[in-house]
Order: sequence, then C-alpha cells, then structure tokens
Amino acid sequence: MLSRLFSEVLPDVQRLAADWVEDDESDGCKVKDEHERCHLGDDDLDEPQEGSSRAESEMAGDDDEDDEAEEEECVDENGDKPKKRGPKKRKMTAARVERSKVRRMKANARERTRMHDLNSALDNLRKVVPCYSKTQKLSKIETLRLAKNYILALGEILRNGKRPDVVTYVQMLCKGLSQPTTNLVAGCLQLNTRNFLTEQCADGSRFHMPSSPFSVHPYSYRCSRLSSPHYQSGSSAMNLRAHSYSSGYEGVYLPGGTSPEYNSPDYEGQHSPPVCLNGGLSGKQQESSDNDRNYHYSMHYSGLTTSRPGHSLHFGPSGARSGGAHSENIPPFHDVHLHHDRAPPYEELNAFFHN
DNA sequence: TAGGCCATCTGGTCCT
DNA sequence: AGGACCAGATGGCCTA
Repeated sequence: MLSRLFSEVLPDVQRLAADWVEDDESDGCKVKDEHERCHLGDDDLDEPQEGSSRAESEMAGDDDEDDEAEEEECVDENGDKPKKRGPKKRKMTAARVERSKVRRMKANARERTRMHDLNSALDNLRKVVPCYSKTQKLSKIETLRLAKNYILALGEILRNGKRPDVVTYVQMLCKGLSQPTTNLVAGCLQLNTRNFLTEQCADGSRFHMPSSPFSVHPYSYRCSRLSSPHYQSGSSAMNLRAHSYSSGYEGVYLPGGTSPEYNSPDYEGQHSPPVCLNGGLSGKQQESSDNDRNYHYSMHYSGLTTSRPGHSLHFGPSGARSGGAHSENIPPFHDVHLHHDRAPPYEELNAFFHN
C-alpha cells in the first residue's frame, strides 16, 4: 500500500521539485541551500553559518576574484544530473567565512534586541489590559486578544453611552480567550468587585462611586450578601463558581464548565489594575488611605464621559499624566473624568496596582 | 509525556 | 550594503 503510494506520488513530487528548482535557479543560492538543508547531516546543521555565509556572500557579490573556484554542482537525488547554472559559486575563504560570521552575529544581536523590544512592549500592554499579574503573565497571544476585546468593550461603552452589566462586560472581554485566561480575567473582575464591596460596606461608603460604569444591581445584591463567609474571608482564595452560585451572581459564571480556582498562591488578583468594576480602588487603595494617602476618587460616567473600567485612576485631570518611565503604559484616554481632591501621581497609583 | 509557550537562530525579502 | 521585518525551525522549560 505504502509502496504503491510512493510509486504513484514520487514521480509527481520529483517533477514538481524539478520545476521549482528551475524556477528558482535565478536566485542562485536558495535552491542549493534548501537542498543542502535537506541533506545535511547533524554536523552540518550544527554550523548553520556555513550555508548562511555562502548565501550572503553570493548576494553581496564578493569581489574576491582569486577565490573564484570550481562551481559546486547541485546533484539531484539520483546523483546523475547537474542542476545548477546561474552565478558561479565562490569558494569560501577563511576571511569571507569570518566576515559572514560577524555579519550573522550582528544580525542575531539585532534580532534579539528587536524581539526584546517587542516583548517589553507586550509587557506594557499586559499592564494596561484588565488582568495583570507579574507572576502569572498572560501569554502573548492572549494578551493581544484581551487587549483587542478590551478596546472593543470600551468602544462599545462609548458608543452606547450606557453602562453595561458585568455579565456583558465579562463576555466582551473574554471573547475568544482560552479557558484559563477567561478564568483569570473573570477572577480579576470578581476579586476587585469583592474588595470594593468589602471596603465600601466596611467603612460606610468611603469609596462611594455614584457613577459606576456598570449596572449597579449586582453590587447591591452582593453587598447585601456580605455577611456570607465568602465575602468575609478577606482572602483571595475562593471558588468562583461556588461563589457565583451562592450569591446568585452569574456575571462571572464561566461557560465551559470549568470551575475556576483562585486560591493559587500565584494568582495575584490584587495586582490587576483596574478591573475595578466600580471604577474605584480596591484593596491597595485601602492601604493607601491608611497611609495618609486619602484620596477620594469618584468616577463619573455618563454619556460620552466614562471611567476606565480597568484603569480608572491612571490619569490626572484632563488626561494629563505624569511623565517618566511609565508613560508608555498609559493609553490615550483623554475623556476620563476624575473627581477627586487632587490628582494622584500616576507612578504612585501604578505601584499600588502593580506591586 | 504531550502540548503550550517562549527565546533564539536563520535565511529571505524589502527598504533606505 | 546594511538594517528591519518576517516566518520557519529548533530546543528548553513548564504544566496538566
């Protein structure tokens, strides 16, 4: 069966390969390199610079005329058919090999730097999407997906000019995300909501947010449930699903049946900026208040004025922001209206969120 | 152990 | 010519 398959397919493959070789002959090195890569032994693969340098030196048109040497023949699998025409191959002298190695090393260094820059930009993006943890980073692809969803969600809020309920918000944020990321995001939302509610009810509306960007009823309901042990634990350890069931709060119920666990020591819901649904500060802010940083923030949301569900406090009035190393972290939201006595320094607040 | 994620190397292509 | 960008390949690490 297999042999029959080979006998039928192989000629076609060989013919296609031959066509391809002819098409690419003008490219000079490419066919040969590919050919060599296919047939190189392990020793050859350990020194990939060889093929690279050959290709590069050919492309560069080295002028070492005395290096002009025999044209290396590219022989097909049968070993009987010289394929190569095109530019003659130049023999690699030690000097040319050395130059090529240097070029390759420089190119590698540049590529590393480029990827590091890309990764640091991605890190900055992680910090401004609704779920951030230093120890449990979102993967690159999930970061991009969440960022996209976040932008769409904010755009939706602006377009509709009304507060979405948390169910809708979570659904928008988690659209297309993997189950673990969905759990994480929902956990961030749940924890921040819980923290806010705990504080709010504990100290008598200290962080009263008259204009939450979201529908109020879930919080009211949750607040009324604060006597539940779930809410009094003060720990991030909780089973979200059980929590949701017991509270009747389906907003973060996770489709897919997975019961998210947030009692992992690595989970840092507190680090998540802002998925403060209330638009205010969560546990960290309580600390800051206790440390004589008693800012009173309230976010106004109505019509085109919106608080940022995730990052409500990164801006001073009129969108002004403190400069410095974190400036890249701040998305260009200029329509955020803050109502507080004095503008909190961005770095300070950022430190609260991202300790 | 398989699968996911990541860093790195590499060659090709395009642009300045 | 050289740099930027891209995508494929590869190997390491981690987790379920």
